[in-house]
Amino acid sequence: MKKFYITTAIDYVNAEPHIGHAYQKIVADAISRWHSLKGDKVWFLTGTDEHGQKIAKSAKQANLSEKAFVDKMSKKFKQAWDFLEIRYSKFIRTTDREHIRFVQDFIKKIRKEIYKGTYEGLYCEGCEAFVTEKDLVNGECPYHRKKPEKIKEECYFFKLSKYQSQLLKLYETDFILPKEKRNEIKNRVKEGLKDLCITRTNFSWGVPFPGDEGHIVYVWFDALLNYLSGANGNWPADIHLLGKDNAWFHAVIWPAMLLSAGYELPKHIFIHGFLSYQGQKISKSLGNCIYPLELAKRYGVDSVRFAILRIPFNGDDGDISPEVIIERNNNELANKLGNLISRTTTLIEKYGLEKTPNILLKKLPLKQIQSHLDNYETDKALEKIFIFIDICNEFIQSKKPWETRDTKVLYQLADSIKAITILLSPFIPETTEKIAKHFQFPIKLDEINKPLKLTKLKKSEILFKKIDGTKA
RNA sequence: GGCUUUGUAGCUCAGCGGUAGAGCGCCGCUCUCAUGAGGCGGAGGUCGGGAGGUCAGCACUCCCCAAAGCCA
Repeated sequence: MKKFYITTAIDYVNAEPHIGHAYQKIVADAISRWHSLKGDKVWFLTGTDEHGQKIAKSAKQANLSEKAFVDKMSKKFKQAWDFLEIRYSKFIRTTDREHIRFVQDFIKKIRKEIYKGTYEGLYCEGCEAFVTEKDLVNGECPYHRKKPEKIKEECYFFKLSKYQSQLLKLYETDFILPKEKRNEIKNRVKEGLKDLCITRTNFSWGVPFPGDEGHIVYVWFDALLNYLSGANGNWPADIHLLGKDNAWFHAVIWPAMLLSAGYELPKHIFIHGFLSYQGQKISKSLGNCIYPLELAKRYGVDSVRFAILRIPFNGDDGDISPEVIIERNNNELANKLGNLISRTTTLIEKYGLEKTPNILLKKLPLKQIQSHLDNYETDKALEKIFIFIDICNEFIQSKKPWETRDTKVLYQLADSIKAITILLSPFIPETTEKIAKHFQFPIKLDEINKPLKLTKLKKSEILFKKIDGTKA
């Protein structure tokens, strides 16, 4: 059995989960479900990143202890993902005891490549990262509209610089996806790498540095290790999904850490764009967050998932809006798929069905769809599936089974609906489960090639309600 | 200033050497098994601009313009 280990970014819990967080989780979930469908042994890791100065401050503002604050926030993320049917294998928290111990053990392991020094520079709390003068606009961090702090302190450095040539070699492979992103990283690494300061001393909410407990491990160093500490024996990861703001940490620092400790490298990292909402950037600091729970409650989990998975998943930014969700829901889920099932089941209830070779199914480009899914192209896979749904609607239209009462035609439609349902199950798990139950087939990939065993069928309930866009 | 990416129908995007494609929207026709769904047909683009090589370019080369990102 092939294994497939996929991770998402773990989200920083100093604000509520917004639709941008959900974007990546939904894609990860669909990919993960696809691999399960294929029969792979899947390990899907997601979770929350809970240490650092910013969290400590947010906790203080909320008048809570750090622990109480992160417990509360982490729960919100978990609940949101549960509601969205994100079927993760493990939800990791960087405050988990096992994770903390892992981080400390990891540091001990690479201790020979860590040395004590002095750091002098600017630190942006918003980024939880050191910045240079050149990053600033009017003396402020352009992302957080804040003046970075001047810092001069003793800290521990990781010998990142040592890994330059190994990293450059790595970038010649398809480690970084999509490939358009490779040059950016490559050029930056070519310019030289500085050793990385991996501890801080001006706050205490984090993992104590083993052997010098006054130092706290840098949040990023801590957070990246979740992929290992939560791997449950599945390392190396097949794919890390991450937003473009995290590219540097995953493309440079993370593999260097792994090389240092002698671990295998992940097979790929996939850098995706941001999801905007109605053309507007979503940002905690701009206060225009769209909460996935609200969207899903309003429009339905499957409809939201579907609309998001219809967005091209590549390095570019995507956009979502109620209009897009409604359009996709009404046009594709309700009018095309829902209606096809509705008209087919009604006819079968009336006239029955008779087993026959499914010629219609030959028009389903299964190989192409599989290859799209293997390459994280959820949008293209969906497009191909929906072209086939159109073909089914054309088929029923031209064969006119309501006149001919041709039960073989009806069988082919039912059997094709089985294939469609199985292929759509990673995308819209809730509804496909209902369909499978109604038609009585198991959701497994190889069922596509097994003829549907069914002799009678009742009219199906309405699977996708239309959403009135004028009220949205 | 350097590097990368993007610019194709109203919108979202596909095509990437042989004289423009899809979905949605819009207009018309049609059916009734079906969620006023479906089916058929139509209007709509000098493929950001210019130049160059090619028998032939939206696709290749160069320059310019615009947008996004990375770096200095």
